[in-house]
Amino acid sequence: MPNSPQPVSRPGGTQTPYWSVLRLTQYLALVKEVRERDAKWLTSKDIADALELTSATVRKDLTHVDILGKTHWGYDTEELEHALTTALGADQQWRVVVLGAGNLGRALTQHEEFRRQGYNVVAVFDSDSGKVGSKIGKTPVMGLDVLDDVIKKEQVQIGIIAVPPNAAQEAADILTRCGIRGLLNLTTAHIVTPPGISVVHSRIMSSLQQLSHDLRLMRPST
Amino acid sequence: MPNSPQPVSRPGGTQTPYWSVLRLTQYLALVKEVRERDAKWLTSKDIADALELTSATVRKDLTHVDILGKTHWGYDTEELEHALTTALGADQQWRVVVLGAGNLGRALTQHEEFRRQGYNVVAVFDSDSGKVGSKIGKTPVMGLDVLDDVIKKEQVQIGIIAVPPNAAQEAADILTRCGIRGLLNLTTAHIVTPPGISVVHSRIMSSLQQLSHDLRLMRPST
DNA sequence: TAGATTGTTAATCGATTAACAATC
DNA sequence: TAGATTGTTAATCGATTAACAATC
Repeated sequence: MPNSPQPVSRPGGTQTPYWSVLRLTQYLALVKEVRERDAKWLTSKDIADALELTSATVRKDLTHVDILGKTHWGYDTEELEHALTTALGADQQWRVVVLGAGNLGRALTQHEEFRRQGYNVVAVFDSDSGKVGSKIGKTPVMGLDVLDDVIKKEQVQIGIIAVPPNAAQEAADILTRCGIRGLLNLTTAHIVTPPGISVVHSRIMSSLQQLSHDLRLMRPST
Repeated sequence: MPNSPQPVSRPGGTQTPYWSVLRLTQYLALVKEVRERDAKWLTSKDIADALELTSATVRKDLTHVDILGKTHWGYDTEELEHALTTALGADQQWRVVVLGAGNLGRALTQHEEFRRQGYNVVAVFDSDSGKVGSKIGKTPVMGLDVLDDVIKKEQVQIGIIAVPPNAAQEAADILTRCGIRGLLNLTTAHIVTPPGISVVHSRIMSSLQQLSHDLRLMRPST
């Protein structure tokens, strides 16, 4: 669910299935949480019960991660957190640009959680010259004319697309031309990219529509 | 993917598979877009090509929707938009509350797209009494003590969870106690609900981690 | 030790896709 | 008409789960 969760185009080499990667992110959130409560061990069944999965699914997913469980004990939570963090690339700092200084773009730019986890928004870009030059928190809003420079100079690896839907494909084109190979699409639009570019879709509007679809099927009062 | 897309617990009666519903939302976004360009017909192949699917998948998905295609022509775009809108419950107004007046909660509350599509945030709730009484745009921030009243009085159907992860489950519990049966979870935490409650997860942090997972696997310069 | 848990194989399940008769 | 496209069935594919030997 991706909202996404969601469908992703991943470059050829990838072994770990899409669903497994999605669940690894949940395992990481869980292990962080239980470690705050000083839990030292976590079995595949513990994880499965917490996330409404089967223990077989958890164990299979963890074969994609550099961790070995211990009979009778399960997984050492410290090791597990480290292994998951590494597998997800969350053990390094990432530099991110946001395209679109609307409400969503501004919110993500200021979202503390991102920075805490190592995803640093270095700049926001907008085509509205009235916004260019201003700041969102400490992050500058810039014009698209300097996008290429900033990406190259700051070695930005990830682009977040938070523009209106009809501008999404163009935003993706610009970013890929600048050498970005990881895109997070927050718009309802589908975007197409050349091979070797990873795109993850996270569409909140789509999620709301999924919800209203489900609600519609429910009996009015049951 | 969804964020993702993502895994959902749906009440028993539902026929349409999760992935199909997710794709229906994409079809709707697409048909709206092409209708702006005055396209009158859309074949399953047109849709498939635009969204990187096969035409068989599209036709099968559309069997869940009240629409009939026409040999040689495909689907009437006006009818298709109407049928998809109805299937997704997007033909009515929905009332929504947001829990958590942080950056994300504030952004969603102001997100014009939501209101345009019929999802109306009637109030934001926060446990921080410093925020209670203020407004986000035109939407009031209220204390959790009046949540139940507001939900009942305004007949709110959907709750958006935008609190810190460690408060997510509690937020879900409160909302379900108030009679809400559709939850959109924006936190990294997993939340568990009783049967008959529909939960959709849209986890942007998770999507970023999926991206960094993929990027990690790429050759540094290829 | 006995019993619990792992890692992995094989079986099951469900979703995607190919194929095609019916249609216009 | 010929050919393109639908709706649907059957085949394929891939992901989940059950089962179990190995382990401690």
